[in-house]
Amino acid sequence: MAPGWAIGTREHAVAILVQPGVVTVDLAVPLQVFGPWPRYFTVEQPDLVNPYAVEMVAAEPDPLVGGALHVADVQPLARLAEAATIVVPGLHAPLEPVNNEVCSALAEAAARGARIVSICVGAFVLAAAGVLDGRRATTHWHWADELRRRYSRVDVQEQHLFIDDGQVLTSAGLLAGADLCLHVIRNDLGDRAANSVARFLVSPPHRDGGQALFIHSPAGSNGGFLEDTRAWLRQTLDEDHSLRSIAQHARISVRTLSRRFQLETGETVMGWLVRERVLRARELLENTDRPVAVIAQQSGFGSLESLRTHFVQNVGTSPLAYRRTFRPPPGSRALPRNVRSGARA
DNA sequence: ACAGCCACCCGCCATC
DNA sequence: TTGATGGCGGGTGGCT
Repeated sequence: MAPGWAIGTREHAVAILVQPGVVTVDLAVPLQVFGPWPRYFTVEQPDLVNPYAVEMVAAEPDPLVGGALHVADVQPLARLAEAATIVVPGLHAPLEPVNNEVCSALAEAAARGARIVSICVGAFVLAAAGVLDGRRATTHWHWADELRRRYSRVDVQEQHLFIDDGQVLTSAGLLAGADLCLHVIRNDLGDRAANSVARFLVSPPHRDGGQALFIHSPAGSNGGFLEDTRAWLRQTLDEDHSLRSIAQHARISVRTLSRRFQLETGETVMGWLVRERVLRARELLENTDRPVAVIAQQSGFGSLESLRTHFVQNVGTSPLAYRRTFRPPPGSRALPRNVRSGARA
């Protein structure tokens, strides 16, 4: 069965939860990304219709955002029950007790299968509602230890920019929320749509390295000691790579490679490589008509089976199903088929 | 679907 | 003394 948040209808209801003391950028980012798209937003796919219908939802009628902003036109909390996706921005005082009504509404939404997305310290709200119990989650690095201390049932992994745990997605500090929102669009609407939106946000479609970069590196540092090695790997994704050959390229031992790679990216070497290969396969599936077997080879997977396995793990669907969704036949409009027809993905 | 093999990951420890 | 490096080996998971 398709998950409850699958893009299945023209209108995919997104509710953004506004609470007193909400962090303005955490609120602004999802409003900009999911809200009405200016015509130039999707210049590469002019026929792509924004399937998201966004509204702000609050427990209080007129929640104050901060000293300078005041949010109007908010809907009552009960609207969360209608939302396919709920976005929870962070609050300036994340350790304050969370409104009980908000907790109950979020718990109910999670139970009925709504997709729930938190930005920055919005993870504290999800944790208070029990939504993160038994799940992997991230939050702003400054608050990660506190989240871990308060909610022992949450597997806090602050080295990541965002974590997609299926139904529940969490992002690291502030602007990492943009990375997560773009990731959601990529999953819902495909690579081209996400890249198109990213280009007009003047944001990289995919930032390399996790929050680890910002925790461990001094401000202004580059992408790390192994940046050249990662660039080389990206250029040679279709070739065979082993830890030994990569370590030789970086002129360090295998052990040091593993350690430094983890430190710089928050990922294991081969985990990173597989993710990059899946990204390449997605691009090729969307933008070419090459057979999947050829794409498997060109993205560096040893076999069709290997591509399939990793593709399903990373994207949640098979390569062929992905192509059917995001590469409509020539002559048809560029809107993903499942969005047009109302069929569940 | 299953089994054997092997590469990878990571904790531990010695060395520089 | 501290931090970075690299070797070793057990456990695990992916590939064939």
